[in-house]
Amino acid sequence: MTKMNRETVITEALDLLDEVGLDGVSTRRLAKRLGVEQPSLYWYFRTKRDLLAAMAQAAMAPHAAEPLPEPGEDWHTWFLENTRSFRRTLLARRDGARLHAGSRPTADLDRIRRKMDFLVASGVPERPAQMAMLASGRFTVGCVLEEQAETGAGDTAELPPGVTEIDHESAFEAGLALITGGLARHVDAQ
Amino acid sequence: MTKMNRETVITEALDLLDEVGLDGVSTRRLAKRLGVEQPSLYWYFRTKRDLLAAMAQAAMAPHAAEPLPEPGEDWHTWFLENTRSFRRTLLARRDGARLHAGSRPTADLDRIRRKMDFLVASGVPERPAQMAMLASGRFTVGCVLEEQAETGAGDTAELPPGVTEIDHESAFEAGLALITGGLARHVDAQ
DNA sequence: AGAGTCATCTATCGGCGATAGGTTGTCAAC
DNA sequence: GTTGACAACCTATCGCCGATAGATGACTCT
Repeated sequence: MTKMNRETVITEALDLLDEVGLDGVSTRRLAKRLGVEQPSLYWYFRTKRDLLAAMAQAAMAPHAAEPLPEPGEDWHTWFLENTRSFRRTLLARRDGARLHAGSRPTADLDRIRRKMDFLVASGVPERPAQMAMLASGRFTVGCVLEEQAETGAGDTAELPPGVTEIDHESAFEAGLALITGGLARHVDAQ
Repeated sequence: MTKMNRETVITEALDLLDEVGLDGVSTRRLAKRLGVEQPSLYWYFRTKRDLLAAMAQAAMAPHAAEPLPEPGEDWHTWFLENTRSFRRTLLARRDGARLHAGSRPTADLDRIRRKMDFLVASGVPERPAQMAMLASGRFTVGCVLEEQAETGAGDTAELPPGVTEIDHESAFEAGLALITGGLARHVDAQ
């Protein structure tokens, strides 16, 4: 580790996150991993919050790198796939949802604008489209937050008889289907 | 503060939460507020996590005290009102959503069962009903998490032109309408 | 009076985020 | 080739945190 820069710190921090979880990520542990003393990190980040924000943004890279929708595409399948990509990206990192939810937006507004434009061009009214994008995002964060929540020790949570266990994947898919179904109402009504 | 018990600790802890936020709630501050030394709290709670879990459960009391749906009620309006009650309860406490999301379930399974039975009796198929309950809950947590997120210092987040600011209330209502709308599809199709 | 327990205390541990200020290496200007 | 500036670290330390160990006083039961 001869060289160190903002980027390598973030990369190593994300690897540390995967190993020890969000609560385990401390500036000291990260420094040790980088072969450096703890205060040195403050050369690159003003506060730990800033570091976490940078980590959150970097963790979102896979989703941000996804291609924007093409004009001819079916908005319905695109919307589903876009939300799934968001979920996959959150799931890719340990405590990914908490990391994401705990940091300020840093939203790429231009990308969002382009996605909105695509939906509108596909016949979805502007406001419902906007609301559905917001809703699916928040629903997804809620889902992954639950999915990644630590089950403290022996916690298999006895289910009552007659309530079948629901796996996270299908719960997400079902909820997403409800939202897109609700959105389709607006577009079917022209 | 002559007497102290688990209940008064929780009550005072929730008041402290409202004053200083979740990150500001420390066992020392809480102890000072109770006129007691910090380690004394460990007589009532094995860990701070346990304390937070008890706080989360207590904070949910208003929603848990809401009457169960009556057999004749309209499922649609009940579903909306139930989700709104959940949101209101999360919003009632500072960082209510983070507190809720950060603690293990403690769900009253009997109450959930009764709500499910009501929906099924109203003509909603079991599985969509189950999924909609889950989805609306997670969507709501996601919404309130965002709504209660601290806007660090000067953070008015410049909006791009043409994108009208969306207030939290109507974003929530619109998303909820999408979910219930999607659910209604299943019931209209008998 | 003595034993036992409840509820609280004092003292202390290791770990945390953050700050102040010193040290070293590199490189350009003179 | 010395000088000075700046970048990129360092050491030392602060005040706070959650948690544990073990002592202490009050109250009750026998």
